[in-house]
Amino acid sequence: MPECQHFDIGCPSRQLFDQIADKWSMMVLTVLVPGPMRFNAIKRHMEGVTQKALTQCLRKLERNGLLSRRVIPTSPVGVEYEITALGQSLHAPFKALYRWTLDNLDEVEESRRAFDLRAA
Amino acid sequence: MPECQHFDIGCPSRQLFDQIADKWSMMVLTVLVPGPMRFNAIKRHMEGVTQKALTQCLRKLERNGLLSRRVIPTSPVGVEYEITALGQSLHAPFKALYRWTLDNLDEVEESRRAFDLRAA
DNA sequence: CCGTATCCGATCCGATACTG
DNA sequence: CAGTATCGGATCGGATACGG
Repeated sequence: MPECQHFDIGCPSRQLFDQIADKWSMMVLTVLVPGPMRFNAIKRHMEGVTQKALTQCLRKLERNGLLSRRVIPTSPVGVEYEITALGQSLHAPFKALYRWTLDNLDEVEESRRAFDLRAA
Repeated sequence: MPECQHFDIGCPSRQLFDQIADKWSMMVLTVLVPGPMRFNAIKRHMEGVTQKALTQCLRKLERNGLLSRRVIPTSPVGVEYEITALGQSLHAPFKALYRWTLDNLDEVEESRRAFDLRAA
């Protein structure tokens, strides 16, 4: 990866990173890996997310092509979200990052305590 | 990774992901991989970042233990930032994500165009 | 050179209410 | 069930000014 040692404005990471690398998006994609799921089911898997936040997140992911949305014409209507191949391909990098947070949270928290102590 | 299929509030990723996975943090860490660097040098490598944003980002990274800060007692003072071992360990997952953005930006942009057309 | 302090508009975000 | 609409508070982010 020799490109972009200097991060100029046009760098792809500048246009994508913010969009894909947020907490809710990572959770949604992870939850959808085993199979399609309906709105409220997804919501139940993500403790603390509001309906608004989840809706916005799903829209963004759909727009970026990471998942697809399918309306089931029942009454009341159901909506099923399914991860796309593109979304699947993002899952591996996400898993690595998730793994990192699990492995290093303790050390990070230790650093934070030390830093806050110095500052006080 | 069988843990956390249901993302409860206490999940480590919830406490860390937002902190580490933002655009500026990724750029700073990447820039610092080859070696320590001074404030304005870092700034020059990240087109469009403001002094305030960079300062905040560096503080956060320092607090989380991903880099260290060293004051050089000259006049005027210099400050050198160096990536820590912990920061280095985060670089691999970041690189994977960065690679993904390079490989898939085109497809994402295509999806966005299609989505926006449908919406219009 | 490397910050901190302040102001201020833009934006996010949760809570709430309402609809097909 | 799965949204949309709206509102007010909190937060962000840039611009600017100033200090060690």
